[in-house]
Amino acid sequence: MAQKPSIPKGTRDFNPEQVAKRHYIFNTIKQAFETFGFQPIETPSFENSDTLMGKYGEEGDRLIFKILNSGDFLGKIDETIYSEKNSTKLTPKISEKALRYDLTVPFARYVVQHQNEIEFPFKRYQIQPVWRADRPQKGRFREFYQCDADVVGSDSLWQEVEFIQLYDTVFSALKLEGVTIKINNRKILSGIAEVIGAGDKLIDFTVALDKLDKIGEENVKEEMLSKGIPQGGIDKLQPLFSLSGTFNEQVKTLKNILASSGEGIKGIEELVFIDTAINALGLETAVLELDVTLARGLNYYTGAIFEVAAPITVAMGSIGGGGRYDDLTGIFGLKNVSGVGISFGLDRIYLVLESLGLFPETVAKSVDALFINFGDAEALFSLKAIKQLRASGIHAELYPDSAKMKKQMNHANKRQIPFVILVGAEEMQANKFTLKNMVSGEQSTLDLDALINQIKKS
RNA sequence: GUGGUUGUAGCUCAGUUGGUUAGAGCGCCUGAUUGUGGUUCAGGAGGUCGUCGGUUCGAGACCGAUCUUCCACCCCA
Repeated sequence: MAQKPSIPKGTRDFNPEQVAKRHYIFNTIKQAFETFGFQPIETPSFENSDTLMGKYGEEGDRLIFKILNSGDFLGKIDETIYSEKNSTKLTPKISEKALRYDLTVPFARYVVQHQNEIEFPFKRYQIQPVWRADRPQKGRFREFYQCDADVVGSDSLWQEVEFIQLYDTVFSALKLEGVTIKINNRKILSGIAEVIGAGDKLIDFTVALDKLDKIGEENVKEEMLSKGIPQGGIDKLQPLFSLSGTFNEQVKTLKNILASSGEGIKGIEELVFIDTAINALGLETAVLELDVTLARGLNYYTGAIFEVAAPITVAMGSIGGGGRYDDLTGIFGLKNVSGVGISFGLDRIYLVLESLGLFPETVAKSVDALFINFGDAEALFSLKAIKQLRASGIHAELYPDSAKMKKQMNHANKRQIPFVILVGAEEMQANKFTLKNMVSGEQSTLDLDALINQIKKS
């Protein structure tokens, strides 16, 4: 015997029930995407390394799964490079392909590559797995699904408004209440950085600011100081740390801080536009919240930044994120095409729904009716009936072996099949079917039409 | 990538300062019941204690490595 088989760290098998639940989420998201006018595309699970490397920052490069070249990939390596043992230098020589890290960069590549076939603005959605060589934790896997919807080729802020509605639509359809859609704007962040004299340290500044609710004001200030942001600038941030209140109150404070920054003011205007529109349109269950500390996400966001927080009752990281990126396709040579999009983290949404018990009971149903097998003659007779049941949309099957009754009944019970149909010699003779309701235990003998009606009725 | 944590039957877990043949509940299989599952009763199967190595007369327990789980960083869905 070989050793016990296993799967790689951070990956999972899914049993039928789990797949049913995942499909429930997929289908809900997919339906919402389509009613909002998005069209699906798919891209390869692996791309050329050039396409991915360098797009997610240094940290991102580390987390990209590289695919080893085929053949004698070491034989062709220059001796000096090989003997240096420098992984960063050697990697591109032995790996020219990599698993996709997200869906946005492959989409940007797709847009550039197919720019002449695409009718802009192009609204696409994409539901596919992505891979990250991260250390797994709860809600953090090395293989997981992203469900992305993006629009390219339109600067309009109405897109942002629609994406907020899309989030609201999906989470309402999933009956997941208490979701918070946090919004911020990169222009505000870079405006603040400019005002405090850290214009060249935008990333360090935002990364530190993003940790406010986690590590506290003092630690944030400390981190900023250590990154070389002047004390005088940090003092100017004071009103930011105590920022609270409604959307409008926060906006008022921000206007004071950003009075001297044209870009910052522009960011505020964008936020106000979006908030005003959402207020006029209304949201079903989600809440839109301004969060100036929201800076997470990819470095390429240029305007709006979104992040969706699960209800506070469940300890889970963000279950979605997105934003506006004015120059995404620029890295692939196509200038002046603006994009904006959002992503749903399927695997985390699953965990949230599971912990709140929000999956409908019906998702895991297998078949409606199982025919007990009494022997070849009865089986053939049953299959004729099964053909009719299936034609009328009933999920029906025959137990394949004429095993003991107890075994067959037990099988139906364990699979939670609601109806069992018994056709023995007597029934065959009378052209009738004995229908047993496995929940109530009730039994009745019916002809085929009555049988179909009875099952369909339930 | 850094630091910590976890692993015993299919599942959830006991297992004393290192000491005979490693236990329980649930689940599973068989029978009571050859055309009736879920309840009940009787019986049964199932573990090289994550893996490899070390210490010891003796290791599930101690030490090391490795894999895995979860957690905190980093980062992120």
